[in-house]
Amino acid sequence: MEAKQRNKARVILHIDMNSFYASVEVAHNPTLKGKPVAIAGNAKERRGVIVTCSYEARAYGVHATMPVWEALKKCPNLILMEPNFDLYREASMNMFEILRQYSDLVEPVSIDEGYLDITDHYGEIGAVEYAKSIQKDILNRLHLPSSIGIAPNKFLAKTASDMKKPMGIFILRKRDVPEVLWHLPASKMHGIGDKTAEKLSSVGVYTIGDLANFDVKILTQLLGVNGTRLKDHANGIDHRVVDPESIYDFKSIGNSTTLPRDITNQQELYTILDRLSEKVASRLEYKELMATKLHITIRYKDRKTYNRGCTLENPLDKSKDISEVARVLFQKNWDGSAVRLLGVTAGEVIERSSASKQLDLFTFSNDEKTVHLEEAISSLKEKYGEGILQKGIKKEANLTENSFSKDFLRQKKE
DNA sequence: TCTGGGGTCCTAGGACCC
DNA sequence: TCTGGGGTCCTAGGACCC
Repeated sequence: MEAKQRNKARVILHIDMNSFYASVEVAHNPTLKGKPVAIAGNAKERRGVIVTCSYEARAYGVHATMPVWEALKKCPNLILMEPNFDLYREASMNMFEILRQYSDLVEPVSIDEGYLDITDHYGEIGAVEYAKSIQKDILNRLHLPSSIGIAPNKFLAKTASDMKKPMGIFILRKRDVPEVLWHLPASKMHGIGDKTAEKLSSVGVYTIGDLANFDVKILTQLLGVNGTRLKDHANGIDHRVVDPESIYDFKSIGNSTTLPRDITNQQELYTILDRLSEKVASRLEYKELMATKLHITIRYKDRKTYNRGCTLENPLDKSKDISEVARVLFQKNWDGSAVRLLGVTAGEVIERSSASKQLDLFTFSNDEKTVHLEEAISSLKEKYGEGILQKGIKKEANLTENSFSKDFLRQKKE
């Protein structure tokens, strides 16, 4: 272990696209270049907020999450655009395609940022030159600016990419952490939001340096497992690997919308739930997934927000089925007052191929079920071995709810 | 003018089983 | 006899990020 670490320290890059949506719009329409551009959801409606904006707009004091009316007050000649996600997704795919030419270990984090492990790739020219050529390549081929952080781990790389924007490259070594990070307020650290910063200041931790040197027991009492993690990060320690597969494990798919006005009419609300369910269903369909849980979100006029959900008997992906469950959940939980936002989320999604296996088991008669179960079980045994059978079954065919299958398994075990 | 929409991870408490 | 402890699943909700 020790020898291995001495051999070669990891070199991780974090690539962060600068004001991505706005930059893509400018790349797509060069006449926008040099102008204050902002992307706003519901740009024309009363609750529109700025999603992102160009650096020219930022110069006027416009920033993300600012209400549109306020942005227009600060910058009357602001060019407002509705988001064009198809365009952004395409640019994102092209960007990650370029990254993959520089390393096979690419982990997309969101539409506009990702990690690269270049340990085995930068070779003779060195990590910095390697990063520079990536940055140039993206700019030349896609006309999109980016910032890159270079570090021995993900946390430091992410922190570094934030240090120089736009078109920056910043190296953050572990040994630089005390000098570069420790004087900063703890709230500047990735992973520390308002609530955590408040908790930390209640025990006298104000800077990243305070955190780095604070008693880990007290931190754990205060923040749970996150306490150790944050303290490690403050000391420049982070062992997470760059995982190219992580984008494939989807956990949930949801759709929500703030209503153009507060609505109390049940029929209208149902119509909106149906529309949201349709969108969720079509995204499930596209990704060949099915939901095993369903949640709805209700936000009232006073902004109080409730999530209510249930575990589904059988996985669902059809719009009609989803909206049926959504309506039931809504009816069970709505207090009858004016609603500001509605959401529908498919949770614990599984691949359709494994879901159909499961459905098959339940649609046959009992005799046939036995045969199918036996088939399923023998293939699972092959895959997982005898000892892990029960777990394997759960994971693969999700049979836990069915007492018949439990009894069956018990018999099988004897 | 009043504050979007898409996610992930963690925790806590109750139900249930052995 | 009058009460333990461990484990898992489920739901709700908080915190955080982009």
